[in-house]
Amino acid sequence: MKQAKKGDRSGIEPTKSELEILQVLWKHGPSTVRFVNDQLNRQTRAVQYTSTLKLMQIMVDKSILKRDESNMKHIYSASIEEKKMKGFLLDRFVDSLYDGSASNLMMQLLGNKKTSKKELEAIRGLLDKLNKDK
Amino acid sequence: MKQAKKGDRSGIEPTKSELEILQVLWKHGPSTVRFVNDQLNRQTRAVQYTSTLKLMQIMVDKSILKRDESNMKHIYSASIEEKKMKGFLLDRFVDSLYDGSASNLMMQLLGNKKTSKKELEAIRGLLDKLNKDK
DNA sequence: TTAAAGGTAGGAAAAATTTCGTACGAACAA
DNA sequence: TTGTTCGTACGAAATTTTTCCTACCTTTAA
Repeated sequence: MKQAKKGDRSGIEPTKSELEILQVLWKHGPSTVRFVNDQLNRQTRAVQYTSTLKLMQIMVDKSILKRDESNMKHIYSASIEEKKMKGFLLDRFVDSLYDGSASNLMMQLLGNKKTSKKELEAIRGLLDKLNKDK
Repeated sequence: MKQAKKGDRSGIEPTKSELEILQVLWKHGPSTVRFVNDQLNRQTRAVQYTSTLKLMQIMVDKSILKRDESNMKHIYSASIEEKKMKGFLLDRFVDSLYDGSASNLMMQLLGNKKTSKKELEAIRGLLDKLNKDK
């Protein structure tokens, strides 16, 4: 079992597929299954409507999503704030891969082809701004 | 199926449990199953010896690990460099969660309780050093 | 009014991951 | 020698995650 107790539905971390669905909802706001499924097929991968439906129903069950059933077309929305969830995932990522050290992660990031000069400038800007505040 | 072709064992990304094993091997170098299992039980979670064995055998099969069978006690080692693998995982993490933008990730990191002032100084130092080089 | 289109519910199967029991061989101490 | 300890191999079960089939309801166009 993954969670502490059978009934404990809190602190659930999304699976990879669940995260894909969350991304759509975070980006576009409350949506129907049809819309989410279209986005997934467009942006990510081929997937059947009922597969997406089922997954989203499961996510409601796990309290990862909320559902407005007042209309026939149910409207789903993320029940967890984007920032909060991503922060949590980032924490775990840093903890597990970089020994909890953000600067370790940075070093990896800086030695990364994908991190452009422009990105580095932006990061420097962030640090400057932060320094003024503190 | 996750990979492109049946026989394609390259570009495999480790599962969560597999990553735990990799961490031990990266940290301590080539090791026996016994040693890895002990580390996992000490540092991570309770797990049976044969479970760890099985997992590591599977990982050899997937070419994630290499195995020296010249002695009775097989010696396992990571077949992928720590930096390379972590860089890959970081890329995917940034791509999927932060739209590929390292500075987006930084913003999250900076607004994070866990990122201490000391960490921030270290990061600034890294940036300074990098600026001089370029 | 009827057929077609589009919606939900739910079960079950498929796939992927993780765990462990059992068998059996080698090393070693008594 | 003999039994205990420690190793690998292998199959299979348990769990988790993902996918899809079928049933059935509602809406809408003909």
